[in-house]
Amino acid sequence: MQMQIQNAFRALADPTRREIVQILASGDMTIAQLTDQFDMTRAAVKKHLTVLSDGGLITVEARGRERINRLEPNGLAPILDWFSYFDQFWDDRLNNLKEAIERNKK
Amino acid sequence: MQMQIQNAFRALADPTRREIVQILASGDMTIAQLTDQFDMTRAAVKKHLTVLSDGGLITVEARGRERINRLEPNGLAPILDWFSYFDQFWDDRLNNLKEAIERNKK
DNA sequence: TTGACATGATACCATTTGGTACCCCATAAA
DNA sequence: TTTATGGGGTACCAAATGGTATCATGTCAA
Repeated sequence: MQMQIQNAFRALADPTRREIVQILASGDMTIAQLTDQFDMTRAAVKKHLTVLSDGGLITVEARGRERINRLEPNGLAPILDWFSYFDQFWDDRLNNLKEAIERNKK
Repeated sequence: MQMQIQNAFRALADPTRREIVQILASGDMTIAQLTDQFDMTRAAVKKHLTVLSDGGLITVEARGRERINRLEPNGLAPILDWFSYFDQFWDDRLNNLKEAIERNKK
């Protein structure tokens, strides 16, 4: 639904949450592990994780007494879909990104 | 600087501002014209435009007593650059989008 | 069982945010 | 010169936001 787009954009609007996303890109982490990376309480990190989850950007897997936070690959889809509305404005850049990725694959 | 990314993401976090961006994609508009498209005061629209300008997503050109608001094509660049960090997660997505664009070009 | 650890949940607080109302200035039009 | 229109700027307000502190719960280990 449309709310998903709003939640996704809102989730990425905060610098701490964007950093969490970047950290999780390099590997799954528990809440405690993530908290070690920031200068704030576990409760604050947990709130950010809830917002990220609402935005569909991460998934959480219960594992014993731990909660494994994992980046959701398809979470960026709604945002990219929204951007696709502006093809005529960022075609060139999109093509450049695509080419860079192609080079990386070789 | 890094602040530009934050301002850009923040600008897109609000649904009204995303709608303004979409409207401006179809043509430049004055503040009064934009206000006609929404159920809010001119002052509120003006605030949104200021945020969009801070985010580098639009430019404003003074023209007589009017202010022409124009979508800035390169404004999305910082956001796309940030996304490029997650190549491994949205490679497929990007490919699909690229293919769709290729089809449209034919 | 007992204790330590990982998390959940809530109350509370300061700041930011989205919005209105209001007044002022510049400019176009009569 | 009036008069109307487009916009800037500020004060103010309610709600959302980001954070802490605190307490409760479940689970692993000795």
